[in-house]
Amino acid sequence: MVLAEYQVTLKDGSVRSYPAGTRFSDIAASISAGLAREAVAAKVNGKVVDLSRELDGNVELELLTLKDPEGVDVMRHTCAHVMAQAVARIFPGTKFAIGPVIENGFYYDFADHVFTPEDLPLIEEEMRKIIKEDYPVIREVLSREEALKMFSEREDRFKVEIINDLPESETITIYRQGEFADLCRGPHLPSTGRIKYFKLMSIAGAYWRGDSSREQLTRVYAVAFAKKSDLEEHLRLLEEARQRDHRKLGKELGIFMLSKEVGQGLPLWLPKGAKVRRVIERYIVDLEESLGYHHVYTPHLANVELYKISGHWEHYHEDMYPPMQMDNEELVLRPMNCPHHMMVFRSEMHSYRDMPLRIAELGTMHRYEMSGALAGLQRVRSMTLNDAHIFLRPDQIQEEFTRVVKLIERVYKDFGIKDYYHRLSFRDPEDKQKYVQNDEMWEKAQTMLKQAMDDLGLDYVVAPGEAAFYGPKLDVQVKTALGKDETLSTVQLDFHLPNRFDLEYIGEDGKAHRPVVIHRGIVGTMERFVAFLLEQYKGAFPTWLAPVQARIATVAGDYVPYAEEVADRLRQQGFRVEVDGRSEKIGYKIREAQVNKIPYTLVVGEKEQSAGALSVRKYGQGDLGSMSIEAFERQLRKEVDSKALLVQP
RNA sequence: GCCAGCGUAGCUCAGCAGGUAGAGCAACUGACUUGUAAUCAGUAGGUCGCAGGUUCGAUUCCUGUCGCUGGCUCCA
Repeated sequence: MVLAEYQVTLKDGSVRSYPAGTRFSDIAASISAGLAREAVAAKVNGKVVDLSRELDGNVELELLTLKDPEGVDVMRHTCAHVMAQAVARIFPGTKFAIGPVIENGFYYDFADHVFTPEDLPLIEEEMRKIIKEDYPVIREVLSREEALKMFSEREDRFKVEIINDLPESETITIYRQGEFADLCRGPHLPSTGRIKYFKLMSIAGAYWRGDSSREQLTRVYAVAFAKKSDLEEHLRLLEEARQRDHRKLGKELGIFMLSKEVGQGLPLWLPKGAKVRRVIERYIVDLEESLGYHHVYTPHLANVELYKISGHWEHYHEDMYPPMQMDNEELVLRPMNCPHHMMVFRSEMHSYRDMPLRIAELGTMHRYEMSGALAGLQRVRSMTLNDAHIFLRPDQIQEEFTRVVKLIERVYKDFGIKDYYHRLSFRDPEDKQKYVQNDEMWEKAQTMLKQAMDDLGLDYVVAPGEAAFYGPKLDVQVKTALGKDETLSTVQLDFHLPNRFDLEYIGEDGKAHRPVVIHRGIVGTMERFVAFLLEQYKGAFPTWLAPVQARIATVAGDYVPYAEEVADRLRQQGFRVEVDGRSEKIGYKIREAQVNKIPYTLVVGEKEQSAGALSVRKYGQGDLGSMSIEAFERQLRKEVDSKALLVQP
């Protein structure tokens, strides 16, 4: 029998022909000895498969090595199997759930064994043995019955569930390495010996299939890289991230504190943190007022009836503190400000000419967040939102939305925030029941948001299922130091609350019409925003925000009166200045000012006093030499006005 | 809320075969009067998160509880 020949188009564009059934590993060998040695997987018509798979048609072929990110991911996946194999050896009876590749590594979820951190080195050691033993990783196709039989016998309840949930058309495969086999669609390295550098990182709980009503498994997280230097670099970055964690910096710099005496998730803003917050609040309130927002004050408590009208009581009461019965009222701590602002709107008649009407507030709210979700200032139970509700005619939505997005861009620029992305959060088309029922509204609004973003020339990702139940939204996402995604700003369309509160305005036609509401937070909550800034600036707030902008350090006690005189003069111009007149050496004072990340350290001694000057040292830049007080004032003023960022040392 | 780990002076940590605790920094006192990232000496500071239990005896072992950390879930 003559075997068919197939055409294989390689990455460089060259075409070779091979007989049907040729393994991709053989093709690699036919190209070069180096490729035969280094290839870890094959990318066939864009799909990554095992090198052991055979040619069955004309294909485009790319042979992947550990220089390719996709090749590294294959290695990570095999490494997950090796970890499972090691666990099976050390802790017999452990059950296996899933072990996918994630950014920088992989995890595997286990059950029926309680892991402790001491287990990790043992598992690593066994993994090294398995890698050294260099088992070929062999793919086997099983029938559904065979697979069910195999995993039922092993009492692997998770694998059995997975198999039962696979569609009929799915080919069921297992991968075998030595005595260990795991249900897996692959692909994998040719053998375990090809795994390079890895490290088991942590243990965590995780629900089976992400469902909190189901069994909780133990997840072991690991990282894996092709090069030792990549692993080391990754660990170094993690350490650096720990150094810029806002909880650590917040404590060191006296920004905020948390204590169980005050209550979980209830932060106290210390004097330095309060100064930063106040500058931000003034900034945003001034900016908003200049853009036609009207700031109001409303109470932190409300009659529970208000939240029954809004619908929050029905949808959100589990996240609210329970009502307090006083006199004839049931009062709750407000979890959001919207209902109060609806009432502000309703306090008088409105004409179509009044719109858009922008009601804003630095609104303090309390939410009963789950204790396990609390984290420093990033996730708290008491927070103040830079909130606003904009009441609009339907024809004004796109224009006003665009205005809000421009405001966000402006603010981010002022704070030097560059690393963020836009997420358009739409409703889940698979589960429309979760949302306010109004198909036409949803389609129109979602299209409009996209259009506005496109017109602004801004990139975005669409996230189906992330919408609020009452309307689609734009979220501005940033990453925390530890790499978690979180929402900093949000702009939400709401077609629901105006109905609940029966809001109306009188249109051009003299008839009553229902307005649309945009909810928006620009700097978000003060808590999360300052946490983010701490991490972004590594604690070195730019001069316009710094709690202490300049510290005057005297060379000796004799110069304290001069230092105080200069400090007073600067304070009268609104600068935040301290004097360090202690009888310490100047080197000591400077070190302390630098550790405290104070933008300017002003050294004064005999020379400065007699010349009416200052020796200026700047954070991250060192000694700038001597300058007159006037020259320094000009520099400071200019820097504050320009909101310039500090240079990191 | 759930799983796991942790909880020692203001801060960072040592104390890992049960015999009532120690360092550095900070604070305070004194000396030094200082020129661009730590002057020297001394003093004070802890019911070892809290509550039970085991033990002649517990910071150390056990149980519970509170808090923190990692992750999951949640996040109008």
